[in-house]
Formats: sequence, C-alpha cells, structure tokens
Amino acid sequence: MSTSSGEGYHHGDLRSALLKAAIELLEEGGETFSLRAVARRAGVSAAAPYRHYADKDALESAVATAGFHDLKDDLTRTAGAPASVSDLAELGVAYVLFALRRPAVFRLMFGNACGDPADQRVLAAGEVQDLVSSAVANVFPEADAPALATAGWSLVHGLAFLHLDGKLPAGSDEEVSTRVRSSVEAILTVGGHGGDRHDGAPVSV
Amino acid sequence: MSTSSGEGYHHGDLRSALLKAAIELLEEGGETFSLRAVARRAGVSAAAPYRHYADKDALESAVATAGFHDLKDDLTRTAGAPASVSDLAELGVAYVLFALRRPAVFRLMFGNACGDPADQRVLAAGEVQDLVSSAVANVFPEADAPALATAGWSLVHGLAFLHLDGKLPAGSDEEVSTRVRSSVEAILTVGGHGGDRHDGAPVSV
DNA sequence: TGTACATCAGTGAACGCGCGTTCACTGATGTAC
DNA sequence: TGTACATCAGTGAACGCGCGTTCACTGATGTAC
Repeated sequence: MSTSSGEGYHHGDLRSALLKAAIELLEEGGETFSLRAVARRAGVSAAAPYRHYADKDALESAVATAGFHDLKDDLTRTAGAPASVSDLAELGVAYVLFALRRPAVFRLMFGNACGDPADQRVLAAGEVQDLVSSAVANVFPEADAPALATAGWSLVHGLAFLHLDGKLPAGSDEEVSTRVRSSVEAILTVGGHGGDRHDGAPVSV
Repeated sequence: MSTSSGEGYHHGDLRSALLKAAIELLEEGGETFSLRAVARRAGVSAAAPYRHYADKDALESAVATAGFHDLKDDLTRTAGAPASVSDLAELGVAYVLFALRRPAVFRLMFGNACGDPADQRVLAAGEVQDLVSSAVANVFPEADAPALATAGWSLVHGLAFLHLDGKLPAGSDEEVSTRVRSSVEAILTVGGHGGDRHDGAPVSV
C-alpha cells in the first residue's frame, strides 16, 4: 500500500477519502447526498465505492459512527467530569452547538434505527449515551440515575432538534447557548425539595 | 360541486382525498412517500394532484398541519389544564405516544424548517408550543416561564425522537409510558430548593 | 536483478427504476339566455 | 325546457433527471522464483 500518492489509477486510501468526501458533502449541504455524489467529490467513478463499502448504507453507517466519535470528543473536551448544574448546562450547549454546526451529519447519526445491534455505529452512540449518563450521575448522585440520565439526554437532544428544525430560533451561537443554559438550569432547579409537588394552581388553557 | 359520488371522472373532493391518502401512506410505511404514490392510492393520475396542490411541498405542508392539529387534540384531551408534575408527565406520555403511533407523520411535521413564517403549518406548530408552555406555566407559576417551557418541550421532544430512532428501546406502550413518566418526574424533582446547586462530587468519567 | 503471474482497485458503460413536473387534451358540470 | 358555451377537474403521455447497483474490463501493484 502506497501511503504517499493519492493520485493515479490506484488511489491509495480511497476508503477514508470517501468517508471524508461524504462528511464534507453533508456539511456543505448544497448537493443532495448520494453515493454517486460522494464518488464524484472523491474524483472517482460511480462504481469505485463498492470496492470499499458494501452499499450506500455501509457508507452512511461509517459517517454516523465518525459523527458519534466527534460528538463524544466535543462533549469530553467541554465537561468530562461535570460537578455542577452549570457544568451540565455547558455539556448541553456543546451538544446543541455540535448539531447546529453539523446538521446533516447529526441528522444522519440519528436517522433511523439501525438493524444490527452490534454495529460500530450503535456502539459509538452508546458511548455518547454513557458519557451523558455518568455526567448526570456525577452531579446528582442520589437521584434515580437511569431516569435522570434519560431525561438529561432527551432534554439536550430535543433542544438540538427543535433548533435544527426551526421550531426554536437558531440565531447566533451565543443566543442558542443562552437558551440552552437557561433551559437546563430552569428545569433542574424548579420544583424539587427532593419530593413530589402538587401545588400548581389549576388554570384553563 | 357534487357532495355525493366520489366516483367517475370528477372526483368530488380530491383535495381532501389526497390529504387522507398521503397520511395513510405515511402511516402504513411500506411504500416510499411520493406525490405519485399518493395519487395512485387516491386512484387518480399522477398529474391530478396539481389541480389542488401547487407541488409536493404544498401537500406535505398540509399533512404536517393536520398532524399538528391532531397532536394538539391529543394533548388537550390528555391534560388540558395540568395541576401537578404527574399531569405534566401524562402530557409527555401523550406526546411521545403520538410520535410512536404515527412516526412518519411526526417526522414530516418536524422535517425541515419551512420557509414562510406565516404558513398554516407554522401556526399549527405554534399552537402546540403554546399548549406546552401554558401547561408548564400552570404547574410552575413562579418559575422562569419561557426557559422552563422550552425545556419541557425539548424534554418530551427528545424522548419522542430517541424512541423513534431506536436510541431508547421502544417496546410496548406501557414500557415507553413508564420511561417517560419517570424521566419527567426525575428531572422535575431533582435538585431544586428553588436555587442553584453545586454539591456534586467530582468523579472522572 | 528480471520476469511471470495472481491479485487488487480502479474504469466506464449500462441496467432499470421511480420521481416531480409539464403539456395538450377531453369529459363533465353548471350557467345564461 | 332546451341549447350554447365557459369553466373546471380530470387524463395519459412524455420530459429529463439522478439514483443505486452490476458487469466485464484493465491498469497497477507486489510477490515467487
């Protein structure tokens, strides 16, 4: 294997060049995403990808897997061991900004339920889930850990998608960050007393 | 306009027949969703829909609008004027079950940011948002209302999508409901004291 | 060091497909006189 | 009550498109002797 050229008849490392091309294509967002478009961008014939990926799905899975790893890196860098609610909020900010920075990749990552449960992609998604879970458990060690972890992930995931889909105004990174921070802090600090709460005054909607 | 037949050369009410066909097509999920498939299912030529909808987008918008109205009805029926955290949890359950019952319609509803901000579809989405907001404000009148409303919506929206995308196990309606209830209650009753909180013990992730 | 050969990673043409949309058309309907 | 006519809501054929995938092929590479 030549580690140098990347030119000529044999590409050298077409597998990763295709992955890179796919990610770029998604991030630029102009062209519709297709195997052919990826091949085109990698400067290679439409059939060439089949030497490296079984089919379109396989390439997409690889993109999703890479995306999950990137997201995990982002989150770890931001708040690997959060100690407070505001650290958790920063984790949420990182999650949402990742989604907004790379919307098409993020959509693809969460695109559809994938068949094989031992897939790379599922494992990579699991790592993100675990990271979120332990972050939450870290700040709230006494809580119902699984339920709270699910809630935390859902909260930031919902924030991400509602921004992505224009249900919440995307605006600048600062606006979005502020919204995420205040939402996370609002929901984590409301109510509470460690118990249940039934004191809302009934009002018609 | 004949209100009776629905047969023959003139359909009678093709506009709503197409809408119905589109929704059914999405809900059955077997066939890929396309204007042609909708026309086929309505028993009409591929060109006929253009007498009633400007293009494919217009039909999709109509489907999404109808979906938002249905969702709002579901939510209103479940907990129009919630008084407690567990009422809010039931609202969340209804939201998530709607998504699981009609996944393709739900996806289409939140599919992409839509251009025109005065669109029917945007208005219908706004009604759902408003319903969630006032429900939250109803139970927590003293809180940072906008932030908490955003958080509440994001939480249930995230729960819905994570189930839809296989990141949380869908299982039976009961399992899902239980997960939603415990997540909502966990996040609304953790921490709190009405103030900030920084007592998590730092632990490496 | 040179040569034969197997293997590998590309090419390019072609397949069949379903799509969104347009067009000239025609059958049905309802209205004016 | 009957007839001419405008309007409307369909038809069916065709357009051009890009897609995923397959196939027989060929140029490049590396290895065995």
